[in-house]
Amino acid sequence: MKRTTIKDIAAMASVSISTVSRALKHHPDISLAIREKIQQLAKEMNYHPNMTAVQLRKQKSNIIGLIIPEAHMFFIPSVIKGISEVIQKSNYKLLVLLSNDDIQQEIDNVRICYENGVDGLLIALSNQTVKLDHLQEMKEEDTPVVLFDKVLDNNDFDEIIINDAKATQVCVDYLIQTGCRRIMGLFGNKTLMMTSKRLEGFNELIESKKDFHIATECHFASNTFEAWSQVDKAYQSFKPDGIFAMSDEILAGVIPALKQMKVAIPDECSVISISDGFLPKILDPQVSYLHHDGLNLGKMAAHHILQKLVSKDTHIPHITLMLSTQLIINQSTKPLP
Amino acid sequence: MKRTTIKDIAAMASVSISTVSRALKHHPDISLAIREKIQQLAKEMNYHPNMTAVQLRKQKSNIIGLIIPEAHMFFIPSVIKGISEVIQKSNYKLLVLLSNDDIQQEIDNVRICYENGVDGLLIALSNQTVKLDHLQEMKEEDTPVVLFDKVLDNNDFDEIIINDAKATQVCVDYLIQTGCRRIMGLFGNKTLMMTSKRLEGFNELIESKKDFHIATECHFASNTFEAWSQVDKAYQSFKPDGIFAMSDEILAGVIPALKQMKVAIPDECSVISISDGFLPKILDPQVSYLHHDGLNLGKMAAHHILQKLVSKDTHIPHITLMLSTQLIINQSTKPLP
DNA sequence: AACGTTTGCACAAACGTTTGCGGTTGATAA
DNA sequence: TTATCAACCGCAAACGTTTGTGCAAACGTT
Repeated sequence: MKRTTIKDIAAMASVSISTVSRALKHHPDISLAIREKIQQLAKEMNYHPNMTAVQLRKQKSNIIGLIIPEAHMFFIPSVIKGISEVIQKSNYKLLVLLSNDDIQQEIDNVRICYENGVDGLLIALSNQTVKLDHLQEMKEEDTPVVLFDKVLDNNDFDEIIINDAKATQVCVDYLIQTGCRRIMGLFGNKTLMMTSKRLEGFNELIESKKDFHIATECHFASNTFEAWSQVDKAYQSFKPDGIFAMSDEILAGVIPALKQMKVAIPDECSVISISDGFLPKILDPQVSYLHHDGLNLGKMAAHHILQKLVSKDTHIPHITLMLSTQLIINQSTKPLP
Repeated sequence: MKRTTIKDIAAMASVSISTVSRALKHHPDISLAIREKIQQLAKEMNYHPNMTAVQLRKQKSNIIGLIIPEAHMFFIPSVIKGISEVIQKSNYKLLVLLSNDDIQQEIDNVRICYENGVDGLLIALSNQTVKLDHLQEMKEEDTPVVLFDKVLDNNDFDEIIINDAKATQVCVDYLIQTGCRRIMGLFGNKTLMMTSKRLEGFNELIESKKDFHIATECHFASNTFEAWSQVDKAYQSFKPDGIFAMSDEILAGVIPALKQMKVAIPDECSVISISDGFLPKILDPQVSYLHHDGLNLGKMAAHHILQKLVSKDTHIPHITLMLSTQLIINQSTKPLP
């Protein structure tokens, strides 16, 4: 069965299609009588607009592109939820593309968004991405682009992130304050800017606290199980008394590793993490963490892009929005002296 | 800057737009000379097709709608990954809508998919959904619809699921075989068909094993922390020696609850779960589970809908695809005698 | 009664493609 | 020479909307 179009209604009501179009959106040019008749008819005939045609005519899709490097269980779901929540409320739709941490796929995805006429683009970069040429095209057409979570330094796009260095320092500082002197930093994929920022923060803090003579060792793991084995190895040589996990994915490897080796947490080794907040609650013991709120980040990113969508004041210089965070202390660390 | 269209190229090359259109897709009607010239020109002018126009003209969007009840960290990410993987490879795109377990939002989402001319629809139902009238419209236009994970009984849509009753029985049977005689069943949201199927399976098995005189108690929890407190309560009265958790989300509450009460696993109480497989590995002790593979489910669902998309043999009666599963034994249960 | 002003609707172009058909070449065969 | 036939390309309609403009009738004003 073919869908009914505005044209069918027009024929049925013996009016022109323009009249139907206007009547359906309560245009005052059309008499009340006809307006109601057409509305009625539209219902009866089960009419629903063809958005593709509307898009073409209006040159606007009400679609936001969302490109993420991967769909895994940490952080991303919260972000998607946050984004989706505000996007859907605002009558926009989400075209979701995964780039699988592959630069070529990311480029392709941007192209797909472009070709499908998205009104805006939200993107978390792949860990292979080192420049943003593929986003210029969007920019040149004044399609708002907002980077979130996984970003790059020195670009001229808006970005929503946290202060990575500071977040790390808050965590590590807490370890130091509670007596840790042999601290292991466990980070994510080396190629991520997020990783280097957090690593920098780590080193900076250690440097500033050199009076405490902290011994450190930093490692990188690109997934939970790599983190797990890194902890295993570190425990056979370095023997940390405190571990900083840069993310949930890392944390998920740290705790099981320690438990398997029967290391007492926090007595023999404290653990602290940057986290979305769920995992720390279900691990044993519950983990202290700096709360990096994915839901909120998603909402912020969405709000921001919607705002850019309405205020087409083309050239406000780009803005970097730093989300606030909060330190939550649980049993995986000792109390402050 | 305006995007270059086929028309611009036509003007530039002094040919008609139809020639450009054909040249760009290597149509043999166009001489090689012109074809190459136009391809070249298209590159130089940075031409990219306007998919909206193509959609309108071809009456095909290459978009698959994906509607899910919620974006949380369990199961869904794997499914999305699986779906996305095969969808993207096949040159389709994913319009993702969340219904937040709200029937009205689900209906709205289906409408959005319809209006945007998706070529197919993948949907996991909200827990409020009790009938599928809102999907009929799609069906009547021969738009393939595939239900997955969260489905309904007695419908005439294709569905990709696991054998819930059987899966449950495998788990519970293992508990019984390893000596458990006081078994607590902890299930998800009562309104889900998945829940009732698993509950049925549970009861059926217990009934069939009545010679063993198994004491049981079943509870329902709609999230991790409800599950947690259910276990707390149960342990003050029923005192199970085996717990079956119907999902990762439930399991995430069970283990911490037991650990907090210092219950020895599996000595005092065994734990088994239906799971996607990640969580059981990072909990302490590692949990035995029936592997319900989200990634695979996603792939299957996507493959199936793509296949329906090509073979437009309209009326094959609907099919229910049961995914295979596998029991993985870890330390949260005792070994078989 | 002549004029301007609303009111209410239809016409047609436009958005960027695809595609059936028809027409113009030049070459080949009869 | 004429008929035949590829080879090659353009015309125009179509997909379903939105929207600027035009036009007729009805109304109100002197």
